[in-house]
Amino acid sequence: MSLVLHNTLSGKKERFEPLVPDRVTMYVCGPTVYNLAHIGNARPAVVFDTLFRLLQTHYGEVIYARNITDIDDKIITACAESGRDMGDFTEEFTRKYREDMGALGVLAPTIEPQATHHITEMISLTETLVEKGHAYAADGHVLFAVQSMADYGKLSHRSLDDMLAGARVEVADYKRYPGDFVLWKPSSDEEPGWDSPWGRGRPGWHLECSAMIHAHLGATIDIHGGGRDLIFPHHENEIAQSQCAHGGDYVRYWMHNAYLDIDGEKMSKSLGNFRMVRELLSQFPGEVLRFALLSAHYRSPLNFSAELLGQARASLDSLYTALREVADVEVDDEIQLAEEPFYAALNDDLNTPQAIAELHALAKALNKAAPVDRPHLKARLLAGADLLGLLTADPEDWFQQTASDEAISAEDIEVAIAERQQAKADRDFARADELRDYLAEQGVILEDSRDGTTWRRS
RNA sequence: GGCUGGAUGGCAGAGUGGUUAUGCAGCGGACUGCAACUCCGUGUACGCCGGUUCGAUUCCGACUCCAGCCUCCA
Repeated sequence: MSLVLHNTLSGKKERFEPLVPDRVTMYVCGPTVYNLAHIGNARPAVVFDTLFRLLQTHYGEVIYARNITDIDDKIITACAESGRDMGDFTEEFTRKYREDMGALGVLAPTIEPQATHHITEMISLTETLVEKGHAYAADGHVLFAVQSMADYGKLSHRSLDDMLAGARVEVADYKRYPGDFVLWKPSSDEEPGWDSPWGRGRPGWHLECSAMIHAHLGATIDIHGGGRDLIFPHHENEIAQSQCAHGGDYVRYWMHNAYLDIDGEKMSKSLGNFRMVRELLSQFPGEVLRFALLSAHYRSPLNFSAELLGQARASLDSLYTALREVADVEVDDEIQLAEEPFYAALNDDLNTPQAIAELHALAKALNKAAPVDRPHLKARLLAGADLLGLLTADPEDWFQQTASDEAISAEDIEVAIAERQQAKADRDFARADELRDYLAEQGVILEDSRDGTTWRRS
């Protein structure tokens, strides 16, 4: 089955073919480590993690790089406010980012290059651009001359004239042309910096990704992903740097995820509605957050709300219920991915909502299945869920987990259930109902079956 | 102003030139000591106005509204 991906460059879905057979290179813009990750940061991580999983079913070798930007003016500012050592500061947020993404079921990328480990490559890339006449030094800065590149703007589908028409920022006087952007900038004595041919300074943001991609993945990579907002200027400028320095195509497929809103509004500082992953994880299992993020197509805006999370949890509950009923069934591993509807959905530009719908169809089939059909249906459901990074928990654990410290303990629940069993045996249904109601108040739902009573937290 | 992309049932959210998306919520029923789970049934949604067509939510055009980007924000 062939994979189709939407390419921002053409604005269309295209059949994906890697440059080198059976080997894929993918790079996604990772975090700038000056703060905790918010749920918007998590969207590209989860989306491209899902793509990573899908690519691995197609190709023998998938090299996925996601960078850590650990030198940046936002970091310098935030770190100065905290009065901490910058290395400690960025290391802490790097670690927390990895923890948070891990809780969302995001696999570790193949490579996680850090910007500060690639300063040498950034300087040499800048030198190459100066030598080739695409960049110039001015006033301690080195700037990329966008007019030196014929097709600058091809990713964002803009001409230089279009960009200048809307310019609303004052142009620094060291720029030859208003659209030129910084490759290297000077650092004051208090600011972190590295020695370079243009004096002590630090890299511009766009330069980092170009240099790290070239260092780890080569001059041309297959897929480059990130949020929509990065199309311009970040990715446009990466193209300019890399293409002018190394020639050829920089990236063959550009992919961009849409933003998410919070309760129908843009997530912004002024509204104070930033939702941190870490805070959400204290209230919801990571899988619920992941499910919510995948419940919309990655190129569509997603409205993130309490209601969405409630629906995500309820949907996951229904899938886990189906699995719990077949907990003892051995899976039959003979899966033909190519024939699976969920696989077709994912191969169509990562249509995760459709894939989730197919999971529900499998769960329903499993609920109704004759015993002889269960091993295969269970295997199919798990295979689909695995591609989405879902249904990773033991079903029984899933229903018994709780994030709250005050919640009734599993031991106490078992005691109450045992007492209720006795009451039922004595046909004292009033007492049995009393115990059911008591547990319900504690957020525990009982489910009687032939094999006894199971429970779950609501 | 320029460039993108959107507008689908109570909510979330796929998709399609004429047949059920799916999930959550709701309603009716079966099952159950009562429940829960599950199963069965149930909702004539596709922004507005034109056009093409035997037929458009689905193609074309205008309009209205919304979002993102326009120099470092996922």
